[in-house]
Amino acid sequence: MNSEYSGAGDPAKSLELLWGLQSKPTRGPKPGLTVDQVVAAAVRIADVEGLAALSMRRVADELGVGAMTLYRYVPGKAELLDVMLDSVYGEFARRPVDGDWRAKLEAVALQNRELYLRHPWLLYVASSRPPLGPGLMAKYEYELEAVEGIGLTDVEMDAAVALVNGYVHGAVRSAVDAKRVIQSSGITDKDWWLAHAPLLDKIGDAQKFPLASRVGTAVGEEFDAAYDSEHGFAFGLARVLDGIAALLADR
Amino acid sequence: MNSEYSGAGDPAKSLELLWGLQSKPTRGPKPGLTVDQVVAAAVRIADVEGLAALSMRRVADELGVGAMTLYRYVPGKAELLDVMLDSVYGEFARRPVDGDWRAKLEAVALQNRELYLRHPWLLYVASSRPPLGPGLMAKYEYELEAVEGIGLTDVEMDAAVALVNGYVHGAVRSAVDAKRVIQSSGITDKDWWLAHAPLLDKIGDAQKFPLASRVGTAVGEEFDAAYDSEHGFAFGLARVLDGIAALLADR
DNA sequence: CGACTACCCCGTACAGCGTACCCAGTATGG
DNA sequence: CCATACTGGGTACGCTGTACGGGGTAGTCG
Repeated sequence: MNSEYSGAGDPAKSLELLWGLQSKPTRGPKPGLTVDQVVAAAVRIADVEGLAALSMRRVADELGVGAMTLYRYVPGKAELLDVMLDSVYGEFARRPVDGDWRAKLEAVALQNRELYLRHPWLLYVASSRPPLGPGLMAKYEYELEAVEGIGLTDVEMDAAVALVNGYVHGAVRSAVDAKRVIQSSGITDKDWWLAHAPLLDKIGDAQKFPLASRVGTAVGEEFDAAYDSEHGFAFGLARVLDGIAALLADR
Repeated sequence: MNSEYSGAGDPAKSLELLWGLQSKPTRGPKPGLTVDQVVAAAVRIADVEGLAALSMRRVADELGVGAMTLYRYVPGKAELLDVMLDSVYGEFARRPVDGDWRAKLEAVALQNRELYLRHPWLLYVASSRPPLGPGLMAKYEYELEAVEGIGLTDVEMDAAVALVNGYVHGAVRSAVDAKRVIQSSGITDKDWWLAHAPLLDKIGDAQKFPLASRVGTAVGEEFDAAYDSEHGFAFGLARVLDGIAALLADR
């Protein structure tokens, strides 16, 4: 339930790691590990046990080495996170899409969603000025292709992609958070709402906040039904894409 | 640069705190503090020194008491965060707006932005299933008023408000992160880009990722210019509102 | 009025974190 | 052959949230 920084490390060091620019040593014992092994172990832990469980000691245990050994491969935890980020960005599908910009942006959104669902910890790390590694660059390139040549300026292209990505981030995060709270507490949204309804009633909730009560109840019931969250996701995405379409129509 | 959980505490205890339902003791010495004082001190620290500096010991120091004393007023840090959240939600302006739904939603967006800028740590705490305190309820009620009676279902009303709030959250977070990175590192976006350009060139960046290079450069230059970020914020918000307008036009 | 007891404050302690520092062991270049 | 550059990792420091328990205080009851 915790979150972390990114870009907190020394960016130059992160870049060196990302592009594999470490000068290879010739003297001394051969390293028993590689940066990739360290990053892969860290990603595995974050995937399975969550960001909160990701500690240097935990990663070291996973690899069967002492905690301090990791610092031979990575300058610190911040840089490790940077490299983890770029590593999973590299998994981004980049499926080719036949169709107009809208179909392509939809594909971008869905593939971002897949990525977040496969690595939920990404939701709690993403930050501005991310590490410009090969994974992120390839992803960004693919995303920009969706809106290239449709009449947007360069800055607008970036803004459009950021808008879609921002929406996906927020939507998936809400969904993942909700599921996580249910799993960790064993209390569904409906139970939770029902449990606190009397308390909120006593306070005079429905009188003071009629809209909030009405809409809140409706949303609670909807979500608790066998309603697939696919629908809610698509609704928001359609609004975002409609907004971009409106901009294009004005030109 | 760090982030935290919310809703991690016992929700029932948080609710009691939020609505001031603690049974008042009659016996024993009078408490030297109040929950409000504790929360206010915590908010002050988070505002000035950031979330990372917010520790129980730090709050206790601020109030001139021992660290464990806080646990007389608040069950733990998680619940303290819940109450801090609701406390600042209570500051939400709720300015009355004459005009259509669009003007009202714009006001919602701007006031949310103000709130985030006044309490940037909010950006790193917000989560699903937030504490249903008086502050949040009033804010939610105000936000829903913007889209009441314009032909949306209850669930769509919630989705529309969430869409706008999600956009603001993402946009402000990006801006705040960017500013923070510049302040903490003393490196502007342009400097950073320029410093790494040779490295990226050497890798064959521009050849492999032509769009990313072109657009990235354009965005970097734009942001570094005396370009006010107001413009970028308004652009994205306009797209979101256009998206909602398109939905209404279909009805 | 004394005794009881609920309540306040908080010192100590523990497990966990990131990581600075340092030393032992090893393989290679000169 | 040996100086040197490197790897592995033990120990330790300062930080975190908070469980536990003890000492002092004030209101209530026999």
